[in-house]
Amino acid sequence: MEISIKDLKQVVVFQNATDDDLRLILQNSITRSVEEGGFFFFQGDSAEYLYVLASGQVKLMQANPNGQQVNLRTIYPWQMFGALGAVRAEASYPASAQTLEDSTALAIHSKFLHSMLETRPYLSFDLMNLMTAYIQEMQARYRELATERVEQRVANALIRLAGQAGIRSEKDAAIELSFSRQDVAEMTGSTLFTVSRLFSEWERQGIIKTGRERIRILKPHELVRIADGV
Amino acid sequence: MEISIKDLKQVVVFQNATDDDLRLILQNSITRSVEEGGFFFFQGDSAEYLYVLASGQVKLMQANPNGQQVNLRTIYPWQMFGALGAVRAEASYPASAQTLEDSTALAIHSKFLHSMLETRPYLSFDLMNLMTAYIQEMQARYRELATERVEQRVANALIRLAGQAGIRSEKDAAIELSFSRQDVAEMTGSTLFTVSRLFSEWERQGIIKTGRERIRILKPHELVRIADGV
DNA sequence: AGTTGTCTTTGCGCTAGCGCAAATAAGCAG
DNA sequence: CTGCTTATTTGCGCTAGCGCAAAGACAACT
Repeated sequence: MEISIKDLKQVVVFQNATDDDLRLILQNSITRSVEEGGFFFFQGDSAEYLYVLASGQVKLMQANPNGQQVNLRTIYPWQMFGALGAVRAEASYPASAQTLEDSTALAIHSKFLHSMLETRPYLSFDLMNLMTAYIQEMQARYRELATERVEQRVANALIRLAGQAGIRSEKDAAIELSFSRQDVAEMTGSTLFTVSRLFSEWERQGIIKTGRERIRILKPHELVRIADGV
Repeated sequence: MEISIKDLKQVVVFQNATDDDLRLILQNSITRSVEEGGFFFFQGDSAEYLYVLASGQVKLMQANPNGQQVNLRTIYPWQMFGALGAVRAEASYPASAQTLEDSTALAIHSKFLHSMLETRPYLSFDLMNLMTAYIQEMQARYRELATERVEQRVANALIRLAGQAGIRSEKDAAIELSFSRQDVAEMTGSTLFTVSRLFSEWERQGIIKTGRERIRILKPHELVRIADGV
């Protein structure tokens, strides 16, 4: 897969970059492809690269010392990942990056990134803005986890996913998602079983329609009602 | 309370600022004092200022639609707060800032901050670094909340607090903390009752010694053991 | 069409931790 | 010293949600 300057303009953090800068970035990067289920990096690895996803899907997960893990977020094309480790000198990745399907990403050397940051003020600024948005999301999810019941958290997760990864089907107003029960459980700090039971219940109520690794949201407003705590 | 340029050098984000810049910052700021229990700002307020705490203690809290709240973090002198709202144009604060004791802070106008950011690359860069550190902490706490039991989370919170706010007593190696059971509960996504029960148990085991709004850690290593999941 | 591996469902039992209520203790003001 | 306020403790009951196990459903491959 060939990545062009034009492609890079879709990256939020590069929106203010000049063509020359983008060219420089391309010259100092390599393209890496990882097949479904593989890893771009593991939690704890020394952070040599910052990645920009070109195609596919990548999920960022963090494991605790016992190996139990949570899903921090899913990355879609032209989003960055690995930035946390890469912007700090000598840092390691705080999470692992596993592909959900065959994926290709541009890998930018951390050292090169650092040199860019020194001379390109807009880059720090845009990165900072990205980080603030991310902090807000994490704070909101943290609060959710601390104060809301599983039911509400799962409903919220579906709503959030519908916005990020949902495919709106043509005929009806339904929204299609491709996630396993396990995925949703890891996103909400719950378990595969509980999520399955919730889905069964919601399906009985006609709010969603499920299949293997598929969720089709029929009545989004009902989910919002559940998320708000009935 | 008079805040000087020398004081501002203790602020991590200003570590690379010139004296001239710091002087400019002081000129474009006001000093605000808030008595114990009062608020510097409320969640949802339009973010007019970024604050630098000069004295006292401030806790940042986020409430869900039902009013239930979580403690995001406690701010100590020469740390910034309100940055999340202030760096984004037209934003509002995602959390409330309540003082735990009489406090004074330097309030920097958001608009002035924006103009500084445009012409002072080091500022964006240092802010970005602050944000990345904060994201990592939030991710770790999120994972903790999702995968660890209350007992472990509370032990972890005490350890974290010991590092940030602990006062090491002279005679013995004990560490003093001033937080109520309610505070600890809000920090760990638990309840006042559960925390009280845990403290009672730990006190029986001689790990801590408690009083009204006081916790004295006698055996930190025991807490670490509990945090690691026995 | 059969085989295999993975995902999902559901019953069942269990417990961590919530939440109320009532008693107690500690600090503060007059 | 006394009363008032606020923090804390503890008993008690309860339930949301975990976790195991066994069975069923899908999808892909041969």
